[in-house]
Amino acid sequence: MNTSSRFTVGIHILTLLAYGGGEAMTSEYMAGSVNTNPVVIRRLLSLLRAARLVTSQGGPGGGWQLARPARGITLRDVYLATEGNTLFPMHPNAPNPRCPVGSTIQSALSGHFDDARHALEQQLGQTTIADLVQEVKTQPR
Amino acid sequence: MNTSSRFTVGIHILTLLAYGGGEAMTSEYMAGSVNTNPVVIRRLLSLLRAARLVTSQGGPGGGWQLARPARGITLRDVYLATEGNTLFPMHPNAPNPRCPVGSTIQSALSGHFDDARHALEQQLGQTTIADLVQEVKTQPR
DNA sequence: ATATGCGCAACTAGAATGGTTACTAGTTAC
DNA sequence: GTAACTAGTAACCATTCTAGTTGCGCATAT
Repeated sequence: MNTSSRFTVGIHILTLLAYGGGEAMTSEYMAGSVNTNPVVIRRLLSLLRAARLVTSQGGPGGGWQLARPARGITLRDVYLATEGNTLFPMHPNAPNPRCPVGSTIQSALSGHFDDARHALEQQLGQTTIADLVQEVKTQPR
Repeated sequence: MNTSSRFTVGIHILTLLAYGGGEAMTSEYMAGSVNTNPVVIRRLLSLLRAARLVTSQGGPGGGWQLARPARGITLRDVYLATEGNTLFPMHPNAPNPRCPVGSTIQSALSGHFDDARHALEQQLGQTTIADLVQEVKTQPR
């Protein structure tokens, strides 16, 4: 497996929060839906909070809420919050600077990589968490 | 480290082969440009060969060649050969089937993930190895 | 006060990646 | 035929990442 499941699970819990209708939801409850440990969920939620997608509140009755309406959160937002800019890692060691290709390939690639990343994010920006709530509600169990 | 550099290094060595003009090139030479071990390069080349992008030949004067003109090899081809379908891994454990969201989120996501993957590959398909050779040749050292 | 729920550090197991050595087998040149 | 060369591949190692788990501190609502 190449990348992490953070993106997928992040979408899952944001959809849960939106599906819940605005009530604060605990990490323990979400862990029950994702089928994992609450600490794993809290680690992921802290990334989403850093991206201003959710807020947290301690104490009884506390938990997590969306920071803005589900209609205003896209998969692009979730992707950037959970995966950042790790799509196309460069060489593990610097290429040979005395080789015509090695000395220039990375700068030649960076523009094309930016274009590809942009195309991906543009498409992810077309889908909102509200769309997913709708799909979940209309989908046959 | 999150993902692999196979895609980037794969583009590098295909560009090297195209830059070389058609002569057979050894994995040892390529390793010198990438600044790594020849076995690492051969492992990567075996993936590219499985995708019919290169051919190999043993013995003195042997080495590796492009299987078709650089103009006909796109970054999409290299991406699929080196990374396959690992862009959006699903949950590590199956979500809770008794939760309305958990039971449906994966099938709801698959269509959107396909769309995003397609947008990425479509953009990668716009650039050929021949384009990169041209950029490398015209770029200032 | 007490129970609740987040915050976070620490540790573990498993997998992937990249690097390295060593050996086999086939091909070319002489 | 022999020697040199190159790919093919298995085995092993160190590093890093992911996910899971335990434990404890802290804030808050009742």
